[in-house]
Amino acid sequence: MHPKISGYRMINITFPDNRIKQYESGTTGLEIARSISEGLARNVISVKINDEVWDATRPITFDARIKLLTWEDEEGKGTYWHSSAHLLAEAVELLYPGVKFGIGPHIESGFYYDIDFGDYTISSEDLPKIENKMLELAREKQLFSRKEVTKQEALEYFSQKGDEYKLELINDLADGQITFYESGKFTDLCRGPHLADTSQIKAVKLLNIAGAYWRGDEKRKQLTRIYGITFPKQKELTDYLVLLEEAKKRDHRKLGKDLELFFFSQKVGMGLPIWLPKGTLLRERLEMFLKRVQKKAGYQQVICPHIGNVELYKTSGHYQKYGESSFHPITTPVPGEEFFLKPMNCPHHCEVYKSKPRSYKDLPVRIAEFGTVYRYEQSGELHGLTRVRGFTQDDAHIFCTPEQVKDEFKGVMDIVMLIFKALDFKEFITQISLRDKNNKEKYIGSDENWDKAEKAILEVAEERGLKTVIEYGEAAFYGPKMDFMVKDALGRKWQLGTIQVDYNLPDRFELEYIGNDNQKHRPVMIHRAPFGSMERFVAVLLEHTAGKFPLWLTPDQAIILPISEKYQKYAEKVLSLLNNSDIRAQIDDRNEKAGKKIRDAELMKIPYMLVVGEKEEGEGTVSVRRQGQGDLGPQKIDDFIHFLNEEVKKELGEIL
RNA sequence: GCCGAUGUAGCUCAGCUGGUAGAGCAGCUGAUUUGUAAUCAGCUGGUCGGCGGUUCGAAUCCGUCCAUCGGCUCCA
Repeated sequence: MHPKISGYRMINITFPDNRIKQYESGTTGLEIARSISEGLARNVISVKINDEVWDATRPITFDARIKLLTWEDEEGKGTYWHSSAHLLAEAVELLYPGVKFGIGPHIESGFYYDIDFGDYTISSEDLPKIENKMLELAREKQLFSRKEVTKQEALEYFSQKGDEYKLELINDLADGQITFYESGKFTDLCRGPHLADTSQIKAVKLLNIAGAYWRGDEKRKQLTRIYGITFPKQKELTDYLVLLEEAKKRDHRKLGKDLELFFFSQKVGMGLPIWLPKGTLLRERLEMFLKRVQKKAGYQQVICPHIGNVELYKTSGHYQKYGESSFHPITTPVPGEEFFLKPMNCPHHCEVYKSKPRSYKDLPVRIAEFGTVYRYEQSGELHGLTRVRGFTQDDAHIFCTPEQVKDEFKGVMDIVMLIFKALDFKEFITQISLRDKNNKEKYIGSDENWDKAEKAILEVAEERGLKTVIEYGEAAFYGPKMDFMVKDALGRKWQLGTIQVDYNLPDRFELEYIGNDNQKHRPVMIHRAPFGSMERFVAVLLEHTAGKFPLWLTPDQAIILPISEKYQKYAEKVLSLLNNSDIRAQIDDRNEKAGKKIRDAELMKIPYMLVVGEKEEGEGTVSVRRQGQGDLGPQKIDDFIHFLNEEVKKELGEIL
């Protein structure tokens, strides 16, 4: 630290451990880091001043709390990757003069930049060239320098450059809060912060190239988005790429094929999954599990047809909103008669509710169905089992009094949590989706009802102490909702469970119950699907478990491996004993050596392999091998049955 | 739907700048009767995604359509 010179104002800097140190006004975060240690100064990326992230080189002129951010901090990584996006832009501008730039933010892993390449055509083959340029520029140790500019200056700069995207962004900003960042020959409109210089960027990988609409609006021009990631060490990049490869091995589309769970047929149609025998076994067990839970919770199962008359959807309001962009209606020999493949189960369930008069004493009425629905998703949207055109919702609709809404909502949340626990989903995001308050015409139903519904959800989340993310404008058109999202192997977020409060459909269907005042009242409806859909749930479950399902769920719990044909009879005896005890097993009776059978069973991820040969037949035992763990030694058949049933109980014991 | 890439046997993949298709696994047949992650041999199997075009000649070049993959947009 500089010696104190009279006339310099001192400022108090508070560190995360609440220690306070004095520095001269105008000291930078980097200098503060250096005052602690040279090593820290080398690693500091940016600094958090109070609640704002700053450049490490920006002078601090007031008392503040400080946190020095490094690669270990999420915000530090953010700064690092955002600076990398600038480096990408600079490289691109040098290689392709005259290109125009959209935005270039950091993301969870890495960064991207949206670029209008004009007349250049760019493909993934061009990426290595850009990577090399980036590395070359990084080594030049270019300083990132921050400059405050007036709106006028900003507009002039980008008018001259001819970048209409930046001009549009600047026009949305207020004068007095516009900053430019300059690195090398590249100047960008940017709030910052940035690295001190580019030399900290040591390893660069541009991952892929994609189209992205300017400002996310499909009516506007599509820019070219380049995704990339950078690291301070080459080793970290290598590790990251290995991790990506590993993640791909968990892809549910690959595992679904390998484990013979499901497949798609071009002849049947895109986005229409076909469940194979093993996948069906798995799915049926999931359904049985939820049916048991729901029976306990007072649900009643129903079964409805797969099509519904157009009048049903006119009543529900879905026809007006989705009629055109959906599967087209099914016509009949009767002129004017139209049916729709059902895109959701709620209208049918409203009719179930209406099938007889309801008393307040009957409520809540909980109507459940594993309902298969069909939606015409855009072709580019389809993705394995996670986004399909035909799928089965573990749907239910709860009809209750307004007073019961909160309790019912809580009851549903308990079921979701139970499922997540049974299947070991520890990391999930709970999102509350509310209305976009500035764009209310997107939604149907009264303001008053919306406010009531939104309030109920927020209160329940609060009472349950659930950590939530609130998203405005993400609500369904008929009501607010709470969704549970889980990430797949590659970090993409998928919505699984959903709970939606709906004050609108009961109105449209004129649903009623007789209250204790002998008057007619309108029930409230709660839509809910704890799995979301069987397809998506199984997809995410596959990626979480890498195909090693819990014992209670897995299609085959055991496989019997006779050493040779001589022991076929004995194998069959073992199988029938297992089957009698409700253990799902099969025999590998191929003319193969034991090693081969074991290898194949390991690859099919069957939890228990039971080797039987001369010794086992003589002693009435099986030699047990656990998938992924190896030989556990011989056990009496009855002991193994008992052991396996106990294992299943351990998994489900507390839950059921 | 949009941008970009890909499409060879059931699966995983090879096939240089155009000369008429190949491996491993799987399957079938036979031999072997096997002890904790691949027994050996033989055989079958492909209008090289579909359709057009250029060419003496196309898996290879061009166009178009379809499907898949990575994103964008969308997701009742």
